[in-house]
Amino acid sequence: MLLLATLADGPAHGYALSAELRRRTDGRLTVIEGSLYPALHRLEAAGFVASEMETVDGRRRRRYELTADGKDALEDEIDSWRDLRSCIDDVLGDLA
Amino acid sequence: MLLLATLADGPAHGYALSAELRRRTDGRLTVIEGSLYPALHRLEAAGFVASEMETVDGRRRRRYELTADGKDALEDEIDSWRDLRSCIDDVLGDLA
DNA sequence: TTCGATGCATAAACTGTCGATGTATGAAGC
DNA sequence: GCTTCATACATCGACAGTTTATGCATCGAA
Repeated sequence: MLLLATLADGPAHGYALSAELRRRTDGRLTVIEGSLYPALHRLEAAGFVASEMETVDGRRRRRYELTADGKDALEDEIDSWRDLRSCIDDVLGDLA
Repeated sequence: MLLLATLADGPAHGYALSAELRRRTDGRLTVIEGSLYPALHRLEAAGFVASEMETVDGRRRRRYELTADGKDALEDEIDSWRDLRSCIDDVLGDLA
């Protein structure tokens, strides 16, 4: 969901997504490569993102773009997140 | 965290914890036995809960109680939850 | 007496993260 | 020229945790 949400602002490549996630969370959240790339591959296999290789300044990188299915999936995942968040806060009750 | 939080309201046994979690979330969250009992065992191994067997109406059940360490762990976990929740909401931004 | 609810437990399969490692390029500094 | 750091992708083994399924046992109700 976090990757899809970040891609919702426009296409990006893996390393940039990682940096953007770290930026948006003030460094509190880091998605390391061992999680990042497998996750992107899963998203692509599911048809939620599309990618193509490009070369910029001699460096090869894979540019990912959100698909229409990906937008739908993102909305579903955000709904799920809201539900989970409220479930957990409900359980915590006063403690929250 | 959810188990510890539920136990914060007083001792309970596994099945009752499961029912209480379902109740507090209006049935939106169900912790099935295959997750519940291993989790309780992990909490006990960590010293966050203490248990003893008891027999009520001929049925044996294991009564769990939050320990002092468990209370501390719960506070830590709630802090972590708040941080994670805000991280995710920060990433979602307008989408949230 | 059969069925559903209560109650605990564990094993196998599956999923996903983390840590480590490998490859390769460009830029900056010495 | 050489080293070092940042960029950039990729994959593997180890590890942790959930799910699915199963087993056992008791009680109350139909």
